[in-house]
Amino acid sequence: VHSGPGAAPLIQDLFASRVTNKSNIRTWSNSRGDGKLFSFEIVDESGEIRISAFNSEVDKFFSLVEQGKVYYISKGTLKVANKQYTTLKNDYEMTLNAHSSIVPCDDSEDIPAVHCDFVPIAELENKDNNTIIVCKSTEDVSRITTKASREVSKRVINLIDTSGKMVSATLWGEEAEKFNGSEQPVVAIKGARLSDFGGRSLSVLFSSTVMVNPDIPEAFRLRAWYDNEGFVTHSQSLSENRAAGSGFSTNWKTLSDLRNEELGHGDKADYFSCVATVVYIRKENCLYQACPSANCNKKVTDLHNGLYRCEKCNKEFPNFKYRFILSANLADFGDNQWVTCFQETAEILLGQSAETLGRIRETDEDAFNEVFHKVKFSTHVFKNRVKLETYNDESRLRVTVVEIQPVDHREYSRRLLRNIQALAS
DNA sequence: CCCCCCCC
Repeated sequence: VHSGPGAAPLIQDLFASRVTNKSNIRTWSNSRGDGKLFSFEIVDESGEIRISAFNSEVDKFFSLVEQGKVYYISKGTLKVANKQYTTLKNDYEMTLNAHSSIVPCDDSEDIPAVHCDFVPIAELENKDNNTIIVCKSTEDVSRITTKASREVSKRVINLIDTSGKMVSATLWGEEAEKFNGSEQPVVAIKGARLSDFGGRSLSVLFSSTVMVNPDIPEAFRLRAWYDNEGFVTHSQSLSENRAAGSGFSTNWKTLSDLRNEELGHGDKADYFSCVATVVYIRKENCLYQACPSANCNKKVTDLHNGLYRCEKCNKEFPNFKYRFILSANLADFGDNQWVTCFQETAEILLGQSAETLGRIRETDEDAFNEVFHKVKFSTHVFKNRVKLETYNDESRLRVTVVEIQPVDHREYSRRLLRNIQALAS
C-alpha cells in the first residue's frame, strides 16, 4: 500500500493472496441510486482485507474470483473500513475500480487458508465479539418468519470445546439447510456475532466463515479430544437450552403480570418464573408432624401417650417426621403475592431440613427465629405453579413454589435491558 | 456506491 488514507490511495504492489469468503451478487436500491455488488475477503501472510466490486466490476470479476483460490490483486481503491460492518482485522477495505486487475496464481502453500484467533467457549461469557472453534450436536432445520415478513431457514447447532462449556450458534438460510452435524464435525466459525440472547449465543452472519473439519492443527487436537473423552463430558451451556424435548423457555413474569394477565384462570394451571424478594414468612404452623412411613406424609395425631396415629395408614407409631408447609409473602417492584413452599422448596429457601428445624424449634427459640430472620429480604428466582381455586363462591389464586434458584444477576440484567429495548422500540 | 445477517 503506497499511500495512506488520504485521497483515493491505490494498492499497487503484487502480493499473492487467497480468497476466503465470497458473497453472492446483491442488488440495492436507495435514494442514492441502485446497483449490484459482490464482496470477498482475502488473506496473505500479513493479514486480511475485504474487497468489494460494484456494477461493471461485478461483471468483470465475479466468475473469476473463486473461494479458496489464490490471486494477484492490484490497483484497488482503499477506504477506511466501517468497523460497524466488519469483524476483519483491518482498518481499511478495498474497492475494485476500472484499473484493478485480478490475476489467478498457481496455488502457493505459503498463503494461509484463513486467519483465525480462536477463543475458548468459556471465555465468550465476557467477550464482545469472537472467533471460535468447536463441535457437537445440531437441531433440525426450521423455517421462521422475520419481522419483515420474510421467510428464512434457521438451524441451531450446539458447540462444545475443551473448556467444559457449550454455546448455541444459529445458522441461516442455505447454510442452515445444508449443514450436516450428524457425525459431530469440528466446526470453526470466524466472525460470528456474539449475542446476549438466552445467556450468550452466537449468530452466524453473511460475513462469517463456517469451516467444517478444517485442515488445521487446532481442529485435529479437538477431534482427538472429542473422540477420546469429549464425547462423554457434560458441558454447561452458556445459552438457555431451548432444544426440543428438554422443556421450553422460561415464562418470566412480574407479580403484577400475574394479575394483569390472569394467570391460572384457565382449565390447567400455569407456570411462571419471577425474581422476587421474601418479605414475610409465617413461622407459625410451618412444620407439621407427619406419618413416618416412607410414602405417607399424612399429618399424625399426637395421642399424648408417646404414640402418633396416622389415619391414612390406620396405624400408631412411636415417632413422626417433620414436614414443611411454608407460607411466604414475595414481593417485586410492582406487587406482592402469598405463595406456598412444600417440603423440598421450603428446605432450599430456609437452608434447613424440616427435621433439623423441627428439633431446633423444640430446643432453641432464638436459633429457630434466626433461621427466618436470615431469609427475610433475600431475593431468588422462584418458579411457580398458579391456579385459581374457588371455595364457596370465593376465588383466590393459589401459587405453589416448585423451584427456587439463585438470581443470576448478569442474566437478569440482560433480560431487563432487553425488556427496556423492547419498550423503547 | 453495500452494510441485509433475521426467530425465540
